[in-house]
Amino acid sequence: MVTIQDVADLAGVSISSVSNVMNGRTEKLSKETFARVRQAIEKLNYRPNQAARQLKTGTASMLGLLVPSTANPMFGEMALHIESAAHKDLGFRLLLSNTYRDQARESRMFDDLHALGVRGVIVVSSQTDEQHMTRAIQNGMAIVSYDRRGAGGEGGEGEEARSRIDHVSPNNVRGAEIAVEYLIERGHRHIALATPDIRTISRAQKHQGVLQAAAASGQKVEVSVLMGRDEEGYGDSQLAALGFAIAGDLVKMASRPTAVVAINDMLAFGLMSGLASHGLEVPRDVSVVGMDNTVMAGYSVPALTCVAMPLPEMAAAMVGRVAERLSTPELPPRKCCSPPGWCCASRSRHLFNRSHPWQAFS
Amino acid sequence: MVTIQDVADLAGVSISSVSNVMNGRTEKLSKETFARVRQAIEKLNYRPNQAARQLKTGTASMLGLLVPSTANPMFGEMALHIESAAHKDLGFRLLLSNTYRDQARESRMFDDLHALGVRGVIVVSSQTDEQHMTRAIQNGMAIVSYDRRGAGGEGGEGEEARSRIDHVSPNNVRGAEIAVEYLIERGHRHIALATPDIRTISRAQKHQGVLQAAAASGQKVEVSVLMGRDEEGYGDSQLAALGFAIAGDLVKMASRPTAVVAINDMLAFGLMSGLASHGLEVPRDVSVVGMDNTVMAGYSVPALTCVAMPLPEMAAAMVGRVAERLSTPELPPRKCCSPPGWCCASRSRHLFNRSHPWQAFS
DNA sequence: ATGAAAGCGCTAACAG
DNA sequence: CTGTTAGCGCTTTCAT
Repeated sequence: MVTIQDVADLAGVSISSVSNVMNGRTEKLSKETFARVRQAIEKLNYRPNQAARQLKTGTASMLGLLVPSTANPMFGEMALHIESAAHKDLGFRLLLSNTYRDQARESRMFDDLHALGVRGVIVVSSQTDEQHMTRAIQNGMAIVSYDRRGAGGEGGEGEEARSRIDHVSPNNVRGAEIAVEYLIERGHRHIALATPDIRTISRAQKHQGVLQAAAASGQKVEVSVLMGRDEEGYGDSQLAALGFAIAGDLVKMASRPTAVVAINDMLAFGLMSGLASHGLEVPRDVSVVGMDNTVMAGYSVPALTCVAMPLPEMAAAMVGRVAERLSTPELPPRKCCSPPGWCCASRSRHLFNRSHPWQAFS
Repeated sequence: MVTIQDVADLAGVSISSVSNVMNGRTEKLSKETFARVRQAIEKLNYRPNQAARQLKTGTASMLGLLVPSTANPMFGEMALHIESAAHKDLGFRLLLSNTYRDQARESRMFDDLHALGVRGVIVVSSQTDEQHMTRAIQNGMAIVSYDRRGAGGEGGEGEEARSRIDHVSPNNVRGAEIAVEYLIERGHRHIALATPDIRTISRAQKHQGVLQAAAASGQKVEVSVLMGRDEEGYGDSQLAALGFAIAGDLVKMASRPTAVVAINDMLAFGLMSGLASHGLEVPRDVSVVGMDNTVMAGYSVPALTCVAMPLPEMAAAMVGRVAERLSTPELPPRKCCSPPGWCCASRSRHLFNRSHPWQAFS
């Protein structure tokens, strides 16, 4: 292994100089020394031992990511964008953990991350119990959470400072509104929301959006909520299973909705599959709208109409916020919700106007 | 932060005793001391600083995983299984990197992993250039690769010892055979293989399997190969795009195959989508068989018939092999290919008889 | 502008 | 059986 000492020897300087070069403290070195050290580093392909650095500084050049399951394509895509952003913007690598929506696993991961020197964590969780996160924060960790408390509106300031967790969410309310507006425009007057439940905040927000859009339409629009039993399941495939089951419920309804908004793509896929199994054709017999716009949505049959969420932008916002809080821990916690314009109903991806990038937390 | 010294103080012993307890060296301690230390550890919720441990021992309690993109549901599932196995069997956390099938990214990740103290890496790569891996191995890393050189048969021994990389693969040849047998049984006499190309070993193996099964059937079976231009693309969605494009080629064929075997699920999804866009119905007009059996395959419309690969078992095999090589670096490199019985044509998951678990590398 | 030296928390001899 | 001690490679203060 190449150590700082090897570099120092080759360059004919002391290890402190090498350290200074590595950390960009240019003002402490003469031009020549700097160049000489640079060369030596180059020549030996020196990579500082992160363990040693970490032992000294206390923080690792890694970020933690907790998702329910990367088998859910939505979280797979999420992991992709977060990993890319973390590496590109921060030079951090990503420690991934699948929590299976299990509190104990989540908790253990936080402990492990702490022991590993990781201080920045991004969490996609549906746990209502936050105490493991509160503990982590007391241990000096910076946590950004996805889609847990994002406000429907502009993103509030300063409340619940007790727990210094930042939140980034898609605009669930506006997203649901867009879905319903889209359907009403196309003549639908009985619209259902398909969801495991409406206990989580994001689901409640989507529900709210559906109701608001129906009310605001000036039309008589009936709204139903199709809930499944929230089956436990492996790798988040239960969301699709749930959609499948909901389709079974739907066909039995006396007054059947003509369109369904699913709270996410996985659920929508299951729903479409279930509808097909009952001989119903999408969109002839029932229309379906998903929320997420995963890659797969473009390749289902028929292609799934989605409300798209600005995933890469949200990923970058989360990574950026972790970095901010890492360097300025006393920052008041904030919520940040993608602006309404960043949701859109579409059957194809990349429809956002990305020429004016969304500036989260600014 | 709770240090080993804090525990030692509380237990009234020296830090070595605590260290011994932590590392299970029970023979070096009296029962009482052990218990007392255990209690102190418990009470303080002590977690040894991994950076310090690593600095001393040279290896981190982390594994590296390189995949082209977790946006591809196949790799998302893969990451899930590998992460679970690594944590369950080894207590290791997982460092994830999306390589976008890019040599430079892959190479950089290996350097970073090394600097981070990671010594075990699992790679899903299509890079033909192996020099970054060879270098990593010289640096003491243990590498297991997925689906690159697995033999069609039982898995050879000892060849190409030059590069100490272990290989785990699904049984591509047998898998393709099963797909074709399935189709021939159902009366198909013109079968196509849909693939980006047949340059990689795994694709060539699938091609071989298709040809073999056709020849062995005793029927006159025509075999076509539908290749796309291997478009570069974001997040592996190009595989679906490719399938979509191949569907366009297929409809134009004078003598059109009645069934298509896709080399993986993503390609199959794109293919089905493309066929639908040309007004062809699956399976009435064309049958499609995928290989992978991702969760999504169960929810496409119609549900995608797949040759299933034993993903959790392969994941466990890879993790296990990394661990073996980590403790015994001089092990000759081996290939390990899931046995024929572990492929099956199915429209539903979990069809394997898992009562006799597959013992890889044993 | 450069170097010497202290120590981050842990493991693993080795000494008692 | 238990404790003492020497580093692992790096950052950072403090001399020079």
